[in-house]
Amino acid sequence: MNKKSQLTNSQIIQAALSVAAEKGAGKVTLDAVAKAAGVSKGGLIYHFPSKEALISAMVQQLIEEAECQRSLQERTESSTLAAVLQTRAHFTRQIAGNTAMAILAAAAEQPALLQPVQQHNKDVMQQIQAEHGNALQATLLLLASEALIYHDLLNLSPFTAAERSALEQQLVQQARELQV
Amino acid sequence: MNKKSQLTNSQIIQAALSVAAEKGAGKVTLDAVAKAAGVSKGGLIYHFPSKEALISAMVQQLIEEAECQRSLQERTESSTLAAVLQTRAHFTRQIAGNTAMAILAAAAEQPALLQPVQQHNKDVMQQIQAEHGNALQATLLLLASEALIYHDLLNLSPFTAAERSALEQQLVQQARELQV
DNA sequence: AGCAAAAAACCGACCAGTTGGTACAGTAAA
DNA sequence: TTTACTGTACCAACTGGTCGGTTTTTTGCT
Repeated sequence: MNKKSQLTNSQIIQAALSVAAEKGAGKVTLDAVAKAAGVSKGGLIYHFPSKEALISAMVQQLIEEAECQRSLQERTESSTLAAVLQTRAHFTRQIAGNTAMAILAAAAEQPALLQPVQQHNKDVMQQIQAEHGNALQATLLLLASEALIYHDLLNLSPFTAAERSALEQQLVQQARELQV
Repeated sequence: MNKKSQLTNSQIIQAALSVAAEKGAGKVTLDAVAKAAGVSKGGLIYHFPSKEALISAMVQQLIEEAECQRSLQERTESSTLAAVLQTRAHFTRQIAGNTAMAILAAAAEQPALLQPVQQHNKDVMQQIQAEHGNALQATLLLLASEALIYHDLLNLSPFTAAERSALEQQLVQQARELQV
């Protein structure tokens, strides 16, 4: 696994994500991904010996990206909760299109592939509950923010872009005001 | 469309829901549904001329069921919000297994099929916001409750059953205390 | 009520296209 | 020589959907 290989590896994952975003979760086929990545099918299989491995890698990639962005926000926010909410407010608009369908693809294919996401969510939840005296209100804010993400995920948002944006800001605001 | 036909019709939908629940969203195939419903493939197609029509009917069924259960709760609750939260607390445990994967199947197949769900959500949201002076807190509670549902939907819940149950009760409690 | 014709409900073999995955000969670079 | 592929041909399984035919139910008429 040298640099070239790593590069191809991430090219394939990116291609898979964009296929999911552009053609829908149901259209993430090996052929489509190979074509989008500019790789032969044989090459794809060389890197990811099965579709399951590919989707698993996609999920992993999403988690790492989210974690990275959050740790950036944590430098300027007073609490983990505020950092998470602030990150999500940005995160959503930037790459939700990609991530949404990818996660959906994983879920439909094999729900077990989402287990890393669950673990990640659990960690965040526990850290935030430990951080705040008023655990209930903190949990509430976190859950509300998650609901907004799920709305994007399934294209189910009942809000206009403006409402949505205002709501996100209000969530962050409330998180900042919450006693730590 | 006589009684027999209507019966078969609903048998097929129920079968489709249970296939989705038991084998996962990705396994909702016409053959599987037909077999589960005790009908031939031809018979299935007679009732639902395409898979899209079938899934659309599934979604419709879910919405109607949810609406029905909620209107029951509204008799004993002080506000729509409290009724919705209370309904969801029950709803989830009873038929979430079925509904979850069904909605997922629809989403993966063709996101547009979830539009009725979006409309339904929008209606509920607007009614509740209109009902409450403190629209933000009401929205927060509603969103948090939705997040719990989405957790089930994707098997992503970070809570134990007990935590989850307690949380649901706290949501209902807060909704009741909220000024109307 | 009884009965034939028509319509609705249903069957299941079959089809064409797609999918994940294999196999393998060859190639370019490190 | 190993690693990292390309390219293509191929396959078995599965998928949504068709189609001609059969059974069941309803209808119209006596």
